[in-house]
Amino acid sequence: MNERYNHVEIEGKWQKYWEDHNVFKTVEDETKKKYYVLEMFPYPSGKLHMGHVRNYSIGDVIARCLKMQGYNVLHPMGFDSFGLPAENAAIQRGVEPGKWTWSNIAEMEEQLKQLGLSYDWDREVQTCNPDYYKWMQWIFIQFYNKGLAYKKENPVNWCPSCQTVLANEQVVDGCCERCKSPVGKKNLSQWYFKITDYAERLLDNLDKLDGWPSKVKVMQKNWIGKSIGAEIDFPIADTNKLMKVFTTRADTLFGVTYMVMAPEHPYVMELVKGTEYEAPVLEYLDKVQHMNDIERTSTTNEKTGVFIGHYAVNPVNGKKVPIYISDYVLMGYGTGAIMAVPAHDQRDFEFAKKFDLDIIPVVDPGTDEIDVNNLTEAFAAEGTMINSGKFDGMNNKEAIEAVINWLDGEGIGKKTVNYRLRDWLISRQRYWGTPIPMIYCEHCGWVPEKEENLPVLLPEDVEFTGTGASPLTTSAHFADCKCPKCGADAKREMDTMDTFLDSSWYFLRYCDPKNPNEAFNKEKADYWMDVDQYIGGVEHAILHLMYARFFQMALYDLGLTKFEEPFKNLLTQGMVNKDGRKMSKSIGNVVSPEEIITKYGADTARLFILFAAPPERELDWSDAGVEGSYRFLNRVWRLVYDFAQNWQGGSAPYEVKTAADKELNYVLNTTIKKVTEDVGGRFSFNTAISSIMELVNELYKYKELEDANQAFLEKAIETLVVILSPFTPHICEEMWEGLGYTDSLKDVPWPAYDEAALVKDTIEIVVQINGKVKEKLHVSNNLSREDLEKEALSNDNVKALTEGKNIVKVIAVPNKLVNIVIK
RNA sequence: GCCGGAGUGGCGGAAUUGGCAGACGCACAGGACUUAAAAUCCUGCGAUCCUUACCGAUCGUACCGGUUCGACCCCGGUCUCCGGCACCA
Repeated sequence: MNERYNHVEIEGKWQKYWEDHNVFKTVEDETKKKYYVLEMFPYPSGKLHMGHVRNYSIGDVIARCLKMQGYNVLHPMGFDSFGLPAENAAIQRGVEPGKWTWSNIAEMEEQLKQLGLSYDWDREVQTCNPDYYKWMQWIFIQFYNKGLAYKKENPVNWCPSCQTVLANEQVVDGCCERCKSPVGKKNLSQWYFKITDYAERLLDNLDKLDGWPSKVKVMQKNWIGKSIGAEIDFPIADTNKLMKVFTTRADTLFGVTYMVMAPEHPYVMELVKGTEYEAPVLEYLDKVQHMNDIERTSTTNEKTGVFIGHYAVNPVNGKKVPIYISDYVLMGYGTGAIMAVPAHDQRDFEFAKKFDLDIIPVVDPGTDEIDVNNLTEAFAAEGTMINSGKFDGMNNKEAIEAVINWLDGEGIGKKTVNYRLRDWLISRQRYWGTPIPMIYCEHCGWVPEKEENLPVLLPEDVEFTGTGASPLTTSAHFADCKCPKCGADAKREMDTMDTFLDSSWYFLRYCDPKNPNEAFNKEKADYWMDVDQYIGGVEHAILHLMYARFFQMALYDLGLTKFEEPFKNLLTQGMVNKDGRKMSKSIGNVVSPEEIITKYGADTARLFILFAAPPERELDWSDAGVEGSYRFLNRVWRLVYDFAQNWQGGSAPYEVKTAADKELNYVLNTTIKKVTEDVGGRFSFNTAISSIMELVNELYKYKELEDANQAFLEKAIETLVVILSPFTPHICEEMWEGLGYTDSLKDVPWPAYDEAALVKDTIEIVVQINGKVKEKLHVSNNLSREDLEKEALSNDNVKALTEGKNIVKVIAVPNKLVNIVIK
């Protein structure tokens, strides 16, 4: 090894070594315990950013550490390589999406390799690869055959400027994520996945995911949005129709003073057709349809609506109440109609005030501060039932159950559960995605493509205009096919799949990435799954993580895997900022991994990013901090270099004799313990690194001692190199070689710590008087409570301080402290 | 509006089970080495006060209060910031 630390030379050398020697190749091995570490695979934009570096550094430390601890570790990488940017490149620069994507993938691979990440590259998966999307299509067909995929006409998000459909997640504050114009609605026939069938399981299983941050679980819970209530039938007077409503407040049934249907409710037109109400209703419908999402959902909006000329009959007391339509009732939730109780619902209250409708209180708060007969806002809290017939006097929370039971007995209502979660719209009018393998036949309807005809390949004779229908429609022959069922001429589906489908099962493909006959072999998947540790940004807390869970459950139901949940443990890493703000081109505060790797090396970049903050928290990039990490590596290098000159082989016998020996032995073993636990258990990489820094400081001190034990020191330095290696693998390989070893560090077993060395002969005990530290005692380890108390009270300083005072109580905690309470 | 999370020196952060608040690092200051600089090494570094100095005292983990021998940690309330959901009946 050289006297000077040359990161450029070393990193290139070891990256080549790892690749040439296939060091990170993984195979199934039933004799070993498996561990699956997975980082969310990137979209191949072409350039790595610091968020990637953080994500992959975390995963790599875990993977390398557990590998050394004897686990059979699966640590794969790939690319989520379908998606809009490739198509935009085609539109803007005329580059073929495939060409653009594959050259980006090559570039990103190169950069990932420069970080020295321990991936088994033989398992690389790219979602735009026909070998992959063939199985994506196969899975789609399995879902279709199981009734999980269906096509339906529905209003969808439509950007009038981009002339395309947008996913919900691409609508930000009611505007198009790309061009910022307000998003409208358009009726289109689209493919959906019945994720709502899994709502209850997706919700229930969250409780079993102990290894997930509660924050993510709460977010998913909110997103699923379960609410328990009742469905109640209100007959519509002078018709034979029933108006079904959903309510969570069955207790307020006696307070209903009007009813509301969503403007799109199918009954609306039937009820007003040919009446004097038809014209105003049509006018209102027109107004609502031209509103975009921001206007429609704004809570500050004044309530609007139209009376439709009909009345509903309250089944509980026969009272007739008017029916309105209003945009504050949504067709997509519940039954698309509500019973309105202005006294106890703020929205209904506002509507009632505006339209001068009755407000009847049915829950009495029981305080003087609120006068229920003269409300200024709806009273939504708990209280006692009034004006409610036989339910009067009951607590209203209890009345909910009682009213529902009564309704059920009368056959006019029942307990119901509603979810906010909607079915997953998966069609995209895009080119660069997996073609949906469905065929429309005039005789047979929608028929899935035959398995032997998969993959349905993306055609290349397409035009990219950026507007209108999918580019696939511009292909001369793509659409033409034969019906797989009857053989007649038929047409292919022209839409492609949402790319979130691709990323919903890639972790299964990694288990068996090259299989030409199956999406993945069950035995292999059962060996590797579930993912022991998944790591990625919290921005995927809802969509990706819920879609992947849904896929896993559906595949489980199809008998394709034995796990219902894909990710046992989840770590959501925080963002990498600069100067307290998100790194962004427009602010000009972007630090590129490339420049840092060139200047300081990947080891420094990895070390800094792991040391600067705990993984879940935001991290502020600091150039000075990077400098510090680089200094530390140089400090380690000099220490090892000095010893490498006269190395005895690190295995010479030694004895821990002197007090200094014992101290070093203590620090050495506590460091091993701390690093082992911090990396393997709590993912506290920052404290793991700081304890290694303490060990280095201790080694520097110790080596200056006249009676320093060389053999022991060598052993300690060797251990230092081993436990530092998961963080900074290149420099450690080089130092390891410098110490005369010829094997790669990944084959070196992780050091065990000596329990006996963790116990000091004498320890420091704090003596407090009334909870304030006044004295420190050095006593032998494990001194009993009584002896400790005696020791403390006989101390001169303590005696002086307690002189003439009344000792009320003495609390002695062995190996910790003594607290003397005086008066 | 509803649901989460966080608040500790000049800065990033540590304190893992209620037991020495500020580990480790950055920045800064002083010193050593050097013709000089860089690098390196050593020392100091929460605030206020006392003292020539050593020693020491008081305060201090967003704010107010509580429980406890003892609270950054537990409980009640308040403020601020961040995140999610949001006319979801």
